[in-house]
Amino acid sequence: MRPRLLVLDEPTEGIQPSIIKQIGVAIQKLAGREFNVGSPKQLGEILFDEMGLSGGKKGKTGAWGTDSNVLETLAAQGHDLPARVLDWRQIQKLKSTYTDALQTYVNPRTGRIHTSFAMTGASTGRLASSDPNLQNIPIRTEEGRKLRGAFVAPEGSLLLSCDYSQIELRLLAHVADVPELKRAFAEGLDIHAATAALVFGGEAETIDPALRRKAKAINFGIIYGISAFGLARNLGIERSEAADYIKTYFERFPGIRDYMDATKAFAREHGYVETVFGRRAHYPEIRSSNPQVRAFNERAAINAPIQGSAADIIRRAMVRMEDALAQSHLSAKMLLQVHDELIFEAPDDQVEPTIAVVREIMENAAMPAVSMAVPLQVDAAAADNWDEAH
DNA sequence: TCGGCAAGCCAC
DNA sequence: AAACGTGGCTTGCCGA
Repeated sequence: MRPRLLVLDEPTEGIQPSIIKQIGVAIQKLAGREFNVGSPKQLGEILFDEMGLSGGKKGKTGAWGTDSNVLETLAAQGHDLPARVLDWRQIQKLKSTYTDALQTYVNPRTGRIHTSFAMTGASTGRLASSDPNLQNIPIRTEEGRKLRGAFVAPEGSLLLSCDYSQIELRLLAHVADVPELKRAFAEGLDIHAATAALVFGGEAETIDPALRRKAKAINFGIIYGISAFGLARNLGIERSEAADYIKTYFERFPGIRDYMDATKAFAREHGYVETVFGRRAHYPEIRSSNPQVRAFNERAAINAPIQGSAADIIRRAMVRMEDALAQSHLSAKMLLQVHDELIFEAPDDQVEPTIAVVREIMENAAMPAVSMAVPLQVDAAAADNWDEAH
């Protein structure tokens, strides 16, 4: 597929070099001396050796860790320097990686940014996007969303975003054959709220938001090959508490533990795992005598059938999409894939029928090879820029 | 000057 | 000691 046509309309307003310099000056003042704010090593020495703050940890190279978790903890204790560094890093990241870099990729002939997709870029079967990577455009913060909003449709067209809702959890429910999860998806429930209700008790409709957040973290953890340490780090809770959640979860969904154990055993025996379509991902090192290497490969082998099946499904949809649109006399162009999302450019008077065709193709993409035990659901939205279309 | 590695962080 | 899956990009740093 040739990725076509994404317009970066104009330089994003707001992120001026002077702002970054200004924060840098404030940081120097708080540090009491000059240093390179972009150097984690120097920052760690200032925070933990010179200022004597507690809570630092040294990594394998012997340098102090200064990632956002560390700095957020320090900032919450009332320290200004780490808080300002977090501001600085956020702006520096957005400007260097996106605002500045993306503009150099605008093709003078098309006026658009064209990415490259590697079809075998990921071991699970996902695509990988590079030069530039258009699969990691910011969306989670307000400042970041301004960058996404800079991707706009030409006059007379709209950008249409169609994404699979919770496709990996639906695949988990399918492959692990979990009756409660299958029922929750069939009934169209909020899956994280439903999980919280099943694990912690209560009704999905009235679940405490804090419990829903925990259930969401558990759901993601399960897909990634959960550990109590990882869940604790993610939720900012004690390992023992995280271990309790995991224990309760597996008691409630024994089919998922069975599935994970069976997947590990299969991978150990054969050296590979399979997606629901039979495509294989190889993990020969799962037999390593090094416990770390083995554990890492076990987590990857648990995740690969889920992530890889989702990749197979969206690829099947993409293969069928061009013909499906043409047969319906629709002139929408498929522009981009972001793992569970397809972005189209569609004439503004064709948006509704285009959504209908795209949804039909995406929601039935597993068929006829695989008949899913849970429905696939596609959410769609259109707007003149990618932020509002998402 | 170029390369590779480490740290950090953006996305799903 | 590390400790949740898949990627890519930027900066700092160091050595060829």
